[in-house]
Amino acid sequence: MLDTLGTLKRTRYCGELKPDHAGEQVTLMGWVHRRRDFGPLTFVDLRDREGIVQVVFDEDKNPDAHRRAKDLRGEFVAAVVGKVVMREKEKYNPNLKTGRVEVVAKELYILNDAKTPPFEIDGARASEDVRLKYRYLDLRREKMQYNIILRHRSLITVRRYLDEHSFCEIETPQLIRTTPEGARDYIVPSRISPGNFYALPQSPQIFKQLLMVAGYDKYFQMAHCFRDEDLRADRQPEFTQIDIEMSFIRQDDLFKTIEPMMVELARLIEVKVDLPFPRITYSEAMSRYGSDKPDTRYAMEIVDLGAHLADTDFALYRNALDARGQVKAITVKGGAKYSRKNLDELTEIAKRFGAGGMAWIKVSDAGDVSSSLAKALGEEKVTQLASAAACEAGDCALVIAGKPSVVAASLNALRSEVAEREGLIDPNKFNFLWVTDFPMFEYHEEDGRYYAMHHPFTSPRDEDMDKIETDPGAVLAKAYDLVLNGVELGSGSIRIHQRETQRRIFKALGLSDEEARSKFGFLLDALEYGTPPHGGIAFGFDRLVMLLAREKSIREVIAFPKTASAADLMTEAPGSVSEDQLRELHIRIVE
RNA sequence: GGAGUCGUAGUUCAGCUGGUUAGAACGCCGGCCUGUCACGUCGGAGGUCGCGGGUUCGAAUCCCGUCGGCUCCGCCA
Repeated sequence: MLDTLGTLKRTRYCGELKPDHAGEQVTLMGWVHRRRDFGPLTFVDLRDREGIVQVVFDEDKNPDAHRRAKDLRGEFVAAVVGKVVMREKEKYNPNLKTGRVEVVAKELYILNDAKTPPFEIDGARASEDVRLKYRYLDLRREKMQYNIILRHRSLITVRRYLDEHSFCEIETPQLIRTTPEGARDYIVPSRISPGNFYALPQSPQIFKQLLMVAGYDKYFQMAHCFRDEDLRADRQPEFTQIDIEMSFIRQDDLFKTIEPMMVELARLIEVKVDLPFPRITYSEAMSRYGSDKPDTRYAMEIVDLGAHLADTDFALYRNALDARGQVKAITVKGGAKYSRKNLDELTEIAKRFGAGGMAWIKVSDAGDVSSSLAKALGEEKVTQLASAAACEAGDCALVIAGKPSVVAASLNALRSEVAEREGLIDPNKFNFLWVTDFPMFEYHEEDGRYYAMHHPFTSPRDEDMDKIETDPGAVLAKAYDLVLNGVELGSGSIRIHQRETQRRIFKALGLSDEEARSKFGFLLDALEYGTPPHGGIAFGFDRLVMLLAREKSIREVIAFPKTASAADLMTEAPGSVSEDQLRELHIRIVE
């Protein structure tokens, strides 16, 4: 028989009880975490959002409650009325936040029973598909409760900070017009307008710019965004951005506004961050780290060996260099210990990023140089390269040759792999880094045209304006990313606010005036009605919380995430719809 | 779209180059136990070896296909 809530009222959370509460009569409500039955004496760990406390049922003191407690099973929902008492010192449980007290039960109400859960809450770890299918049980786990509540605290911190700095949160539509370029849109059929579709926003980009035109000056929004692209550990089809836009500002003003907000967020997990954040240009980041989002918690910077190989006749390197390619290396401190197997594994990683192979140069503790390049280059040259790569006694240099993009990607991958293996990553470091001066355009071989690297509303740098038509590949943009520990946290730019500049950029992207007008007419119109200079940024909120929670996947900080194939294992979305629904929407399924 | 990896009891896993009745731990059910806290102890139940096909006298094991989880490449203005 189950009890009703009746007039019972919770007075405390289980997890908040401590010696201060000794002597207090409390009413607790929660889930049965564990039961330990000693016949006349039964212990029940009762759990709620704040934690666990031990409840004692003693046959001698309260036989009715004790008898009732025999029926309790894991995850039953119970209300306990009882008295908080200090435990004797030798009975403290240091593993429990509430371990110095316990509750002696006077009354027990069983508010609901529960099936045996498919996995133990906070027991041995279940696999992710089981966790996702029973997400409501998974979310009961202490770790998940911490993550979800940390997410809430982060959200509140952002909102409060931005409010205190005169930002105004404004919601923008979720049903919008599809926009060309960028990610694949999720589309929504219109019932009222047969054959037409809305798109879900990839970001509120254009709306926030229009809000600047409208004079709102400092805007933000915790914006839900949708991108129909393949998933990753740090990518979900729907996610949350901290979307920000400001008028009458330069890049510097924006950086100064954002940095203290990040400091406050880091404070949530008691991590100190120094101001101002370091800055690096895109081109420097690419040459020193091979990445536009370098992890600066460890050094292991990339060294260019090209100058030392200028006169080489080793065909592999000769061809690479002649084809405007590169030969570059990183040096692993203490890497001379790497076995053939280790080096093979690293080679596999480099190959995954397009490298043809990987060469190595080892310097033994005694100073002897050995290398996979010894035959091809000769001992003297290899020694010279080792010294160029600062490869000293006990170290190993890893060398990659090829196109710049492949060399960068491979060495970047090797760099993070080695840092992981060698334990070079200090988990308490939170290294923020601004990456600036991104190229304006990216050339796509297959389409034979330029694309905007950031988006087509990004302003070129003033000094590059005259190259838009003559040398688009050399134009740098007022675009910037915020990187944290090798993760791209946010991306933004100063926007174009003059009609003529926007026209030139569209043209450089191969959009005729007519096409531009049909796709972005309202924006072009708006630019003619007094648009202030403005710029902004958007942060991946899920990634931010993931890093604060020290998780490896954003799924761990999203209450109901999707799998790698974009499915929800709990609700079984996506699912089919009825014929009637399809008919109303003027949609027919083919094949 | 591609690559890798995993799929065996409710859960986490073991099960070798094919060979009697597919195991362990935890969980679950029942008994005993007055200070446990991952309680202990005695007993018990529990399996479409993801699914489909093939090879074989014989398949959890080998082969092919397929579905699903995870990771990565492509993709993600």
